[in-house]
Amino acid sequence: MSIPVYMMAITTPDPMLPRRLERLTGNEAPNCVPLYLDRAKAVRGSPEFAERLQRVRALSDPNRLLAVLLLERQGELCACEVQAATGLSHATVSHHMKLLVKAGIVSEDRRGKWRYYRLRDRSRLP
Amino acid sequence: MSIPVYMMAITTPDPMLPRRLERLTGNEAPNCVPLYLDRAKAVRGSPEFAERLQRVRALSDPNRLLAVLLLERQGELCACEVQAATGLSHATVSHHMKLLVKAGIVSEDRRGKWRYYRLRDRSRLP
DNA sequence: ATATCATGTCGATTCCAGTCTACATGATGG
DNA sequence: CCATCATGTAGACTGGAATCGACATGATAT
Repeated sequence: MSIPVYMMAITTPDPMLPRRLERLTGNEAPNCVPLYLDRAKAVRGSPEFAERLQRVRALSDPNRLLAVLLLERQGELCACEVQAATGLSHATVSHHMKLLVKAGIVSEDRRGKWRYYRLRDRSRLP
Repeated sequence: MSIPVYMMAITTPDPMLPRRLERLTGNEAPNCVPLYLDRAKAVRGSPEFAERLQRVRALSDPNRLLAVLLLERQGELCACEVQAATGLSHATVSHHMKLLVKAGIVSEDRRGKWRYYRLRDRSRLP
């Protein structure tokens, strides 16, 4: 039940995987794993991947999603209004809004002592 | 610098927030915080909120997003192919695919020993 | 100028999600 | 029916994210 050396050229955490892929696809074991890895690398390395990941990650927190949906309904909110809606501390609200701005989901407008936030593109919300 | 009792009816972590909102909106302090909390509650409590949150959370992991984007390109992948692409253990792949299925992003098809996955609605990807 | 106000930043804490190993399950083939 | 295979499940570990209190910053008004 040992693995032939030629199959171990590409290191994977699961030494049985090349055999499974070989049985599934019919390709020779040493070839199939790199094939999938290369395709994955192309996707992972693309700038769109990083961008999309940053967007969905910014929306993946309940309080940030709430803020975004409220902005969708109300158009504009200042930081303290987001704080009132979420019930969080102002420090945490500041943290969340910074992430949303960085991800390009929300724009920031400083007027006087207040900071107002708006959705950048409400059509792109998932 | 003490807070009037009538302002403390609704508990917020930040005792200064009602005053800030009063100055911002002109409404009386005791009224404005509940206003925002009620709007937030309506959004938070809606079934769409839970659904959207589940979707974005399912997509917010780099390996799951990779799997989804590969499915978008290739149409169909079996579990071990996802494992080859991500470089994860098969246990972790199983965990990720279960989340994607639960969130309604991916469909599962059992054929023989293998489980094949497809995108449910590729137009809804953010 | 100085006090007050709204918000940003830092450090520490807590908690959850991703990950693996080891074992279990369900299907297939001899 | 038993061995093998692909995958699911349980438990433990760990890194990172969310959160808050405390202090810092920039704007406003007195």
